[in-house]
Amino acid sequence: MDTPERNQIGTPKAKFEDSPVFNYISSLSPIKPVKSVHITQTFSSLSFASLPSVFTSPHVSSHKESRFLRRHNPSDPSKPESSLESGNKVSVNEDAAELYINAEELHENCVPGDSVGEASAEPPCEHSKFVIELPRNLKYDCGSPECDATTSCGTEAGCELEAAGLSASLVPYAQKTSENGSSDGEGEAHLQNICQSGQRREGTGCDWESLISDATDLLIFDSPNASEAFRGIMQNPLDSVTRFCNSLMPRLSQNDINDEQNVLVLDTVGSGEQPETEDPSSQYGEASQQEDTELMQDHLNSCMVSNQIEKEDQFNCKPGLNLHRGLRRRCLDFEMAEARRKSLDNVPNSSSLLSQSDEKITTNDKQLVPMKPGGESARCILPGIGLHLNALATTSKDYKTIKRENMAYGRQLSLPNLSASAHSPTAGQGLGHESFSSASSERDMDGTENGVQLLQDASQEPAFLANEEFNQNSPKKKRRKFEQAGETESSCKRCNCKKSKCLKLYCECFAAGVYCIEPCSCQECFNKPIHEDTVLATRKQIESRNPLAFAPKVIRTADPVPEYGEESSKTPASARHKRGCNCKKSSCLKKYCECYQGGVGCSISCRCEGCKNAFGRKDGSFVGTETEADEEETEACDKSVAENHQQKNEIQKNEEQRQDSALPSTPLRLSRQFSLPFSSKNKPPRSSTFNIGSSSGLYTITIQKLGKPNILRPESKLEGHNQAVPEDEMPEILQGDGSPSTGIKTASPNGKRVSPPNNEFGPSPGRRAGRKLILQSIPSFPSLTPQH
DNA sequence: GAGTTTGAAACT
DNA sequence: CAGTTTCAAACTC
Repeated sequence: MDTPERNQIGTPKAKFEDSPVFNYISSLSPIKPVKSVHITQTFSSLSFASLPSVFTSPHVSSHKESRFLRRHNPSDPSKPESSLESGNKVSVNEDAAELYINAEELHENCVPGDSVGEASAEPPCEHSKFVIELPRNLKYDCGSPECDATTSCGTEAGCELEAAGLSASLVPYAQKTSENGSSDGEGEAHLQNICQSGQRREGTGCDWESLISDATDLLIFDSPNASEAFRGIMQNPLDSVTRFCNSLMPRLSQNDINDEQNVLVLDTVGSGEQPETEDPSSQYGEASQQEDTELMQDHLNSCMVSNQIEKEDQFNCKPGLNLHRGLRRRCLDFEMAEARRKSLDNVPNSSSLLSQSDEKITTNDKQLVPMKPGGESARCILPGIGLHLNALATTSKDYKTIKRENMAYGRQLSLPNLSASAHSPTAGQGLGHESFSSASSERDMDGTENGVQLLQDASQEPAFLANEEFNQNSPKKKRRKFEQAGETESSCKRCNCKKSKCLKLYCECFAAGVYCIEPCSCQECFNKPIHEDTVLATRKQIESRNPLAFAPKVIRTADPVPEYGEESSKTPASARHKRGCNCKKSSCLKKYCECYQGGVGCSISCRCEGCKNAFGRKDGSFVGTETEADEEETEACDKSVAENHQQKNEIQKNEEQRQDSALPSTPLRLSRQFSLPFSSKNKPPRSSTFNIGSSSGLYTITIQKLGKPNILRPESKLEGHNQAVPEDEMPEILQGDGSPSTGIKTASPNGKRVSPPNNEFGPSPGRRAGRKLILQSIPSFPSLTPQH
């Protein structure tokens, strides 16, 4: 599907557009808006596309799934690989990055309302671009019955579109399209989404007109008529188009012939000049492709011009595109398909949309929180969602750092290099960050633009980040390793499985929902796109056993439960290990302990023996304060002492800011948690509650107080200053907290270990409540298992 | 880099 | 549900 068909279809499209017929149709038919829409979708989809498929776990309810997809988008890179196995992959990723950027811009510029749509939007795969284009075709096609060919392609595209899925509202046009050719409901859904997106954007009342006026001149491809039509109909679309062109431009500029072709093909896929010729293969020819590509280039060039004029700013990130290559690979594609489908089905639901929007907001908030309280909060994506992310974080530790960095710096870091530099200074941790700069840059691209994606990652990251940051010991080594490898694919984690075939949770990659990649030294690996079916089946199996198997192990609840007191208010115990650890010999002071690894304190749910978790003992006492934990962390104390006070103050401030600026963060979170109860079984809503990034910042802060190592500081500075917040309270909670037991039991879908093994502490009611929240958040993980 | 330790995951 | 085995990461040398 990926290449040839698309190419075939795509080529015709370009011609089609150029053709006067196209212009005429566009002017006449309501379909026109679609164009713009599709474009916008492309961006949006792209933005989401970055997210790794991993998150897309099909299990999640359709609504939820869509969310996952979004979140996953950042990692999506993997898909592109699968689809585009050829060297083009890289180019695709880059494109995606650009697209993401564009999407961000769109969101910013365009509309507040978009937020809703975006929330609904799924994270398209790497294919997002392709997909997006398809929608165009569909729309156009809708007008004309000829579109069958496009519709055929539509399935994939539809999925992507869904990802983009700006709004759930149905569009009659979409139906038409579906009727015409696409048997797939997905295509319809996509169309609908597109239409909606277009409508909303229009409604948003951006400066589209001005842009359009400018762009139209440039954009007008062959015929002036088209430009006029665009103006009338596609005000919004123009922007999207221009953006799209812009996104494409870099590709072209890069001189990747292959890439260009791919791009072109993708674009054209939906439009198929020869819709009547149902055989794409016959149509598809190198010569034709070249021609198409040329046409596309011309269009692109025109678009580029307009874009440059209008939005030179937006593409600042271009340089970073290259960086993305390595990172994206990993996203698991396998889930995407299912998720997409599900999402499509569900998309229309207003409720779902709302929920999504809420999530988005929450995610954004989270993201924002870490980054900057007021400013581009939306963009700054902190790791909030914990779903698979945790696993990812574990798997890709590199990403953690990167993500954080990204989070902290926001778009500004778009350039990889910059991000690296920026990190180093602030965070002492930054040990290896620089090496990861490329990855970070990618993430920046993706993450910054796609707050959602970042959030997803972030959710995972938090724990890892905290771990790594906190654990200077191993992390450094790893980071170095990753760094070394990292230049190419810094972010990826590598497994070393020998017997599990990377199809069990033993495999970090698999557990994280990502495909194994080259750097993995696994043997007989089945966790590859090639074996997608196997991977999916295995995942389902595992999920059937344990719906939360792929959920993040460390759940971060931002729950601001203010019950604790001053400290509590500042630092809500936000993160806990999902099931708790069972350490017996490591005293929860080594990475053997999942709690420690995740940078969270042990809780009642833990069955560990001799817990000395530096992040918080099972008993609730902070190790860091001065007990054993200190041993490890004493170093940090020195520096931290003076800073601690400042940090505390900062934290308080941050919290205040959060409440003020990040507004949505807390309220939304809460709303989510409550509103998105775990559906009967598993599906925990991916609650935004997991703000790893923020949490990390928080952690660092708390740690410092405790006297932990410096490592944390850097983060705290970066994030903490920005927004970080005192949520981390893990220690506090641990100290005091009580028992989440009750809450946990109820909350945990699995029911495993939920019950507190030992209630050493008398549960204080307030604390319980806090934990309850945590538990709720837990469910946020997407369950792969079908919803039943 | 090889070997050991550790605890989660998987199995019974 | 508990106990055992398997597994791969984490750790040590």
